[in-house]
Amino acid sequence: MLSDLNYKHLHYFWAVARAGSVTAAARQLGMTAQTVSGQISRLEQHIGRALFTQQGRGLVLTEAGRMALGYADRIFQLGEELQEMLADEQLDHTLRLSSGISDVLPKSIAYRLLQPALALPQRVRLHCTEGAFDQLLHELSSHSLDLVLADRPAPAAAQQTLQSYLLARCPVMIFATPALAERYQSGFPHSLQRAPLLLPSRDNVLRGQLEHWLDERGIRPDIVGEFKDGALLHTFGEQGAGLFPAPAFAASDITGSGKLCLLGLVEGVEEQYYAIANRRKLQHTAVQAIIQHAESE
Amino acid sequence: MLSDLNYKHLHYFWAVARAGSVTAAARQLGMTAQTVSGQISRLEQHIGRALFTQQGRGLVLTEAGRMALGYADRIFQLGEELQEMLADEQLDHTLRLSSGISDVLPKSIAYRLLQPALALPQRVRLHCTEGAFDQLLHELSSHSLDLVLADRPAPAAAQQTLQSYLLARCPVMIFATPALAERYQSGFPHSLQRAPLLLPSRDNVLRGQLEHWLDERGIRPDIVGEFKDGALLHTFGEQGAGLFPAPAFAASDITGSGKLCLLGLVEGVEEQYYAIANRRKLQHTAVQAIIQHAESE
DNA sequence: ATGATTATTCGAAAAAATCTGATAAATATT
DNA sequence: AATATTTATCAGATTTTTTCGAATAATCAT
Repeated sequence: MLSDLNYKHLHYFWAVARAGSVTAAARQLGMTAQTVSGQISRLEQHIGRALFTQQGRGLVLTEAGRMALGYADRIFQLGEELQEMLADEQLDHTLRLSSGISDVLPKSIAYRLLQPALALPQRVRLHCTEGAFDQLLHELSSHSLDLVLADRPAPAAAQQTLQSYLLARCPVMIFATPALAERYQSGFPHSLQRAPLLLPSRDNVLRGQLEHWLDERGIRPDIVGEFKDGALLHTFGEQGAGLFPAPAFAASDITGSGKLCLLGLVEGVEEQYYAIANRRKLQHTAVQAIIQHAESE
Repeated sequence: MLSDLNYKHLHYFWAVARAGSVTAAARQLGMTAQTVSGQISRLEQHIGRALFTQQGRGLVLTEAGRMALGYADRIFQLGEELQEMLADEQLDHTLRLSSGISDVLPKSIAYRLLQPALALPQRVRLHCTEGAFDQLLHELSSHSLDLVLADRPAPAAAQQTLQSYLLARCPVMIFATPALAERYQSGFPHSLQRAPLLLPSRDNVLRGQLEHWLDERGIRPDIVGEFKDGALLHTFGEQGAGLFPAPAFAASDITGSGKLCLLGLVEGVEEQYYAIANRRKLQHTAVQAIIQHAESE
């Protein structure tokens, strides 16, 4: 890494660029012009290029200075926001956890996975966003999210900054209404030949695994629907549109009402649930709780 | 404004939060743990709230600390980008001007307005983006643009940070193909009653002015087309789709080829061209040139 | 219990920032 | 044209901040 930038110097540079002159900036800062001028010289010396050039008895930004000004603007705007945020009372009372939930994730699972955070002794306020995997990862990187729940780990390219934790894995089973179940029950899984089947959409990792499982056994079902949203898939299944896969977790919920029956296990296929967070040593307390709870199981 | 944040302290805080402990951070920074610990205490004292709490023999972030960490991440990431940018050779050679051009602005006018920047003694590299007015203003605020050209000034709400300069004003005239001109020439402007007319779309300020001009005179033309893009409007006009308004600037270009004739002046209506930039004393050299050139006319 | 690890406190030393006084260049004023 | 004012900068003394060394208290592993 480069030797560190002196933000105090940068702040003076910023003030001068905004005020239009060393004198004016010094007046605003409550300092002498000599000091400000000197400190900026130090900055220029440190970075090895001029930020201002003298023109007449005033200063003009160099190209480097102009670019630097853009960065300085953003940096000190963030600094001011930070101070405002810190000045806000009623901050330390509740712990905030901003989590993003991948839209391919079953909602009931999301609740289970987040549960350990809510069980903490402190008051926790949960902020949930739903969205596409890539978009959520982006928000994670820009630090507007603390945690992302998804059905896959972060891509290898992001391993430098993001860390993925396998929270849970769950066998997958096929369910159906009693009418359909009766017809396709015997001889499972080969009975699925030409059976009406509902599948998750292609951006769901489970989709690939299921197709592979079917291929391996030479089963060619009649795919009557693809669903991005697991809840929607479930609803269609409940109406008898077709057989459908669901994580074993949900088995009791699904068969409990009596409207749906279990056909069988999709052997060798399991759904996986990951938590993805920024890679750092000191994790968010709530994130820690979620990961540790998963490890202990 | 609040008393200033010490970015050196914040940097230590950031290092500790990332490294996971004072000791580890100190080692990475090449300093003693005492120093780092002490400087962070100063920061906490300054902002008046704890960022870490001791847990066991380690540290845990408080809620305030967690929020601060998010800001620190962004701040120091920008700082590193700034340093990388400054380390880049071949920077001072050419002056970059990133300008956004509102999509309702005639392209030929945009060139005229930017011309003074290209006439500078320095080498200038122009980066042009086209887009909706609001979007461009947003990019201006986030400092990814130096300048926006539009047909209106920045809204009053943004007057604090943005400054608008009237670059030019230009009377508006009505043009048409010879065939149409012959028919609607005499008795202008009242001859426009039920005449086929091409107009700019509603997000163009000129549109409102033209309608007002027509209303005032009780003229109800037959509006055969609305165009967001001025060039497209011009092309349709050239093909004889209808009479069309254009800035007087372009009069000689338009009538020069002989394919189009001037019908008359739209009295009291003029198109205005504004440059909008971030409000600061030390402007971009190229922006200065553009504004000064306009003032001198 | 003992030894190792971690954060913190205190005072001295080192480094950095700031001020006072003075100089040079450019512009404005007379 | 001569003079005064404004602007940036230089040099040295002074103040403030940062840093380190030594010592202490708390926690964890063995």
